[in-house]
Amino acid sequence: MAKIATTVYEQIRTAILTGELSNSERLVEEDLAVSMGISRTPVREALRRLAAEGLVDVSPNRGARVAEWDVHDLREIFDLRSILESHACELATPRASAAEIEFLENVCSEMEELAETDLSSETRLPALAARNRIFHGKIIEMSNSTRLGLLIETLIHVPIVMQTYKVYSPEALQRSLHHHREIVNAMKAGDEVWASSVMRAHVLAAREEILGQPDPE
Amino acid sequence: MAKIATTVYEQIRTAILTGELSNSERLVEEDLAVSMGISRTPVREALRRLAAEGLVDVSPNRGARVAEWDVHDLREIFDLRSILESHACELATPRASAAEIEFLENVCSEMEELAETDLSSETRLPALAARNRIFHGKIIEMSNSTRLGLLIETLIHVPIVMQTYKVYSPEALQRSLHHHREIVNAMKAGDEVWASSVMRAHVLAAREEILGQPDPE
DNA sequence: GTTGCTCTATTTGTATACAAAATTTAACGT
DNA sequence: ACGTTAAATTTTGTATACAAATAGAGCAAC
Repeated sequence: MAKIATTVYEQIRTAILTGELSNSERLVEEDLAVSMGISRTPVREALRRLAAEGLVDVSPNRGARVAEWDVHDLREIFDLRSILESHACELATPRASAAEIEFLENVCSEMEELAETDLSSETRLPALAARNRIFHGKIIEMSNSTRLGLLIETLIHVPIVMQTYKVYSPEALQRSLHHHREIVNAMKAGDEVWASSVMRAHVLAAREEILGQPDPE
Repeated sequence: MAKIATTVYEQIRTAILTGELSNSERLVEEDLAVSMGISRTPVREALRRLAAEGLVDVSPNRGARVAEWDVHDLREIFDLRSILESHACELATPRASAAEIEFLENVCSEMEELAETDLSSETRLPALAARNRIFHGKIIEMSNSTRLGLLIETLIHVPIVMQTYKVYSPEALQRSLHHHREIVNAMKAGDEVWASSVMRAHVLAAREEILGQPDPE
């Protein structure tokens, strides 16, 4: 229970990511403070941190609102993720140890088992999403680039919001799992071009699954 | 003169970037506050903002220090910049208007003129650096991707520190200017692959010029 | 000389108080 | 009824006060 500011930050953050706080809703510092039984000071700090991550917008003297994203924003985010996560694959491949490969293979197996069972269950989807985050996070960690990890982390918040609402079609889920397997195979083969290409395709496929066809503009 | 926190933020930021605050120097909130004749509150906000941008490190209950970067960090940063700025080129090329192309060509011309004159002059180098930032910033703006711009912005801080110390060799400067011209030509030809490739080479060349040969690790 | 401990002084984290700005509400005139 | 202006309320920004945590000095033991 060390830092209140961090607790508040996490609370507001999950409230935004779960949709508990609706889009462009105003975040009044004192309201949040009294509802949590604390003072405005840590609330302010939490809001500034969330602003730095792009989850809230703050205007001078006008306070903070929950940030809102349109389809264009989400396209941008998936575009950048496809590039950065693909780069992470490229960096990770020549550094991958046997143990790390095995770890990734285990995650793949777990996800495949989960997919085989009843998908409509309420517990399966979060379990899959969690494994998915572990898989991607592990590769980013293996890339050994602190800043790359930080950049991706800031980008990843928003799609998580969607993850709650959008349910993958069975075909898309199968394709996604095959991608994971293929990525690990490519890394095992030491082929960073292959690995990074599959990762790029993997993220772009997810984009189309979630956002639909590209707008012609 | 509205927000003190913003003023403080900019002051500390430039103090770090100009090397006025040496590496890993401790930043005591009250010391900064009294030296600027204000209270700790806006100083705290400024430090947190700088922490979010990676210019200072903060530990819980232990305060903030100026962040320090080693060669490995700088390699990471140039790597990521090469990828992201190259992507900016790719996005910008099909959107480029005739007026924007002309603007970039003018910046090229100005830089070429500056390079022809006496380089040892104290005023030439900052003028070149400023034009360089305008050139790169314009392309990022033309990419029309808000988040891409934000990501690059956070990455760009640290190399600016180096820019002050490291002087380009005449050959490297010439190569850099040729790259700029080639990028504009590629964009004018509507060839985004060409444009993005040159940009990638451009940033990687700058990395080698500043950091020297890659460490074999 | 070095290591470990205790106590003090410094420094951060949070709460509260007040001033400046913005938003809302009310009043007024047309 | 409508729009404009002015007061009242709310809300943010900054300053100050106090509690909790850390760092450092001094001293003891080896």
